[in-house]
Amino acid sequence: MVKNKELSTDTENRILEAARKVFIAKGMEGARMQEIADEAQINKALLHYYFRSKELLFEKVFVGAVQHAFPSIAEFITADRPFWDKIEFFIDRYLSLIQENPIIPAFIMQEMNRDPENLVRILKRNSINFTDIATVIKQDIGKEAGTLLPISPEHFILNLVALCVFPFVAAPMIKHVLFNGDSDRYSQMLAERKQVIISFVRSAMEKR
Amino acid sequence: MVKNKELSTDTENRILEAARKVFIAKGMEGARMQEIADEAQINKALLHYYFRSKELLFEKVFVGAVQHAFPSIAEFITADRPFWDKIEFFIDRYLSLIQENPIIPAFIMQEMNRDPENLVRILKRNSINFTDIATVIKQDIGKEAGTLLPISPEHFILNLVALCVFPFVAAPMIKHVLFNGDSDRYSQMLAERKQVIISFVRSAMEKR
DNA sequence: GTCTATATCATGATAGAC
DNA sequence: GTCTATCATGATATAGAC
Repeated sequence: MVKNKELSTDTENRILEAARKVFIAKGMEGARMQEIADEAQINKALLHYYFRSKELLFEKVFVGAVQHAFPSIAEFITADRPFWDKIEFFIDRYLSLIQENPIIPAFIMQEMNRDPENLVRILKRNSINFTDIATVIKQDIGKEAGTLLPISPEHFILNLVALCVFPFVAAPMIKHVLFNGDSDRYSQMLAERKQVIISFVRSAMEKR
Repeated sequence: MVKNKELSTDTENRILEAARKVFIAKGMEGARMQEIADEAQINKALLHYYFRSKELLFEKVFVGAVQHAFPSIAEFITADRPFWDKIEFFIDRYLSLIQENPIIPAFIMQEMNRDPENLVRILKRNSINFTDIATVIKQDIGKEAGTLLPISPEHFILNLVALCVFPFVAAPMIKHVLFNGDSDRYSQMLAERKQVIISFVRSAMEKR
């Protein structure tokens, strides 16, 4: 029997928030259970009481991050609008989304490369699948073939996502190489990014 | 006095090669000194004899990886050729380079995000600086302003590198999402990538 | 230079009292 | 449910013989 349900779910949430914070900042290997416990203001042992192991706790956080990174995609594919409207909508929503949590892409990328099999396992176990999305975009591109320069749907999707995501996952290098460590100029660049990508992609794809 | 110089430099190189292999595969935190020693077919203690600590050994490997990731850039900027020749040359050389060591970008990205201050420290300590390159490209773009659509040099460089690098750093996700785990189709996509990027960027930038 | 053996420390995890 | 105390393990690093 649960003694104090309200308090315990509260504790559970505090742990999850703390874990999210620490895991996203330091990754699975870098994160310490002690630090998560401190952040949640509880004892280390409680972590194992609520979540059996570090790995299980991590999975909860990781799945949350992945799901958070792709919520607007559903809207995107189901929308019944002209092709370019959908693309611009995607770029707009997707960049806004990343900007709210700029380190999540790097987090996902880090863990994805650290243990690729585990990534696939987690995605499957949690029914996270984007193949449908790719298929829909493929169909859309097929329909628009007359007005677009020839490009395979896979390359198109790749280009789109690369242009959106890369400035965030490579942030430290970009700041140093391109802006000589000036964070303000980096931020300004990010602010311009939305319009730049839209113009760039449209121009790249339009038949002349 | 060194007893056997030839043998010891040989050992040193074996260690470096082994460390490179393990560090790049598992990252700084995931790598184990034991595994590096095994891979080099020597004892753990010898690692500390040649390189004082794990951190110093890692730095050697990391700097090597960064330098390896940007060798053709010098040729690129000093080349005295038409703008588009240089761009195409860059894309061609850069993609070939990555393809020879496909996991290096992910490695650099992982460590860059794990410890950004350390990245900057290492880059500075080893005089790795690309600001000049950015400057040269900026000048080039400025000269060609008449024939190109307006875009800031920073965004242009970012787009170029993003399109080249992203398919490699996000490889596991791409394989799963876009190709449903089919490695052959992923490889085929990479093979087409060079031409796709060249066409895409040219089309995006050309004034009509 | 290279090895074996060991020190030292930090971590994830558990036992058991309350 | 929550805590303190402790275990078990595995890691980096060092001492010291050869």
